[in-house]
Amino acid sequence: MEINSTRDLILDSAQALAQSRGVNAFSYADIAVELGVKKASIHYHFPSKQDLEIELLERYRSTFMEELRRISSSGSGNVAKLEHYAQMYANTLCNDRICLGGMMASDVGTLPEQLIPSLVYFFEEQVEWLVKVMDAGKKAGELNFSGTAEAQATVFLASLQGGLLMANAMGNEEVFEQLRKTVIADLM
Amino acid sequence: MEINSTRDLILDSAQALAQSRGVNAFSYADIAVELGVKKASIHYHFPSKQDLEIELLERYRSTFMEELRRISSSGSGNVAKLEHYAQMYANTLCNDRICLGGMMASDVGTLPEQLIPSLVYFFEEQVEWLVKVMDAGKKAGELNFSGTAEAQATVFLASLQGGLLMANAMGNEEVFEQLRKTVIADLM
DNA sequence: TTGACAACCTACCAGTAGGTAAGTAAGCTG
DNA sequence: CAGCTTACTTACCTACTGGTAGGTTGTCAA
Repeated sequence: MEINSTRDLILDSAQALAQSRGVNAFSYADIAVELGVKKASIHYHFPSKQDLEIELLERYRSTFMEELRRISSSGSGNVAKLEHYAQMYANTLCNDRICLGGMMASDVGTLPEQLIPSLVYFFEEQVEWLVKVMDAGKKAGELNFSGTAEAQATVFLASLQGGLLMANAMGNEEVFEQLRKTVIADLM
Repeated sequence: MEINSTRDLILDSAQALAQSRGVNAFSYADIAVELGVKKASIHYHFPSKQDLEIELLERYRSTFMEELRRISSSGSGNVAKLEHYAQMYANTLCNDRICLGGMMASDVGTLPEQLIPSLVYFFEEQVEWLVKVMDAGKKAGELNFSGTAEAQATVFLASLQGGLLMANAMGNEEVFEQLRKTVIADLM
């Protein structure tokens, strides 16, 4: 189990393609060319594209949650935690990528059924994490918002997802930077 | 030039497919089967798929703006205008569709270059319209927000786009309903 | 040393993608 | 009614899709 096993390299390549072009706009051949292996090798690791898609999301989801746990236990303030969270989204933009969750959400009509619960869970986990931070922030007097934390968390997440989409389409990262600042300022 | 010309029917069918499955997940064959014509007939009206995609967005954009002008001249209050605007997005959900602009934004990496200016313009027009309503609403004392109207308009639009994506993926329209209420309440 | 297995490969397959060439039937126009 | 145009058809093409069968190579434990 080397650190850069072909299996992981396939997932890395597929993820980059999925985040930049979309799940239905890359093929096994694309990955094969990029890694310098044959298509059949990819089928060896991931018999069907559905298998690849499912594992892609699972890995993304667990990596993402790992990072969120790291933020949670960082000891920084709740505003800083939200800023860190938003920064994670911003980081995808410089590679002309958007969030894999958001991309899969847009392609949901063509994805394998077994994948959908994972996708729903992905968004639920995000909201859940944001709710905790927002509730804590409000209690600590760092944040100030009306309505429930869940409603605000959903809006916060949707803003970032939509903001990524728009900024990427417009080829203008500044759009996302402005949105990022606004959406956090609005919670204070 | 009949009202239901084949040309328009092709655009209708393509739009439905593009909004529900994505631009890269439908083919000329899909449209041909749905309309009961042959693939070559579609190539007659739209020689290449790029032609179809470009016209699809242009039609969507102009239809959308027409509706916005109707809202503008409706004489209703600025809060009601925002509610009407958000309702337009909600309406797509019951057909398992999302905004064509949002869908194309997610597929931007695979779209013809000539289409991208139109897509950028689509978002700019939306923001521009929202800015007008928000500025007017603030002046009239109906709305209350900090920061510039442009920043708030961008967040508003991004929220709706991201909200559509999430609600559609989660198969839960209630997610969007909640978001819709929250995002407007936050502006008051 | 041998057998088993992992990780690749070559060589293929059927189906579908977007696209084209050439033909036809109907309607308009001079 | 001849000639042109519009809207469609049949029949085809090449490239590529995801996927499979079976062979080769290297490693490693018994």
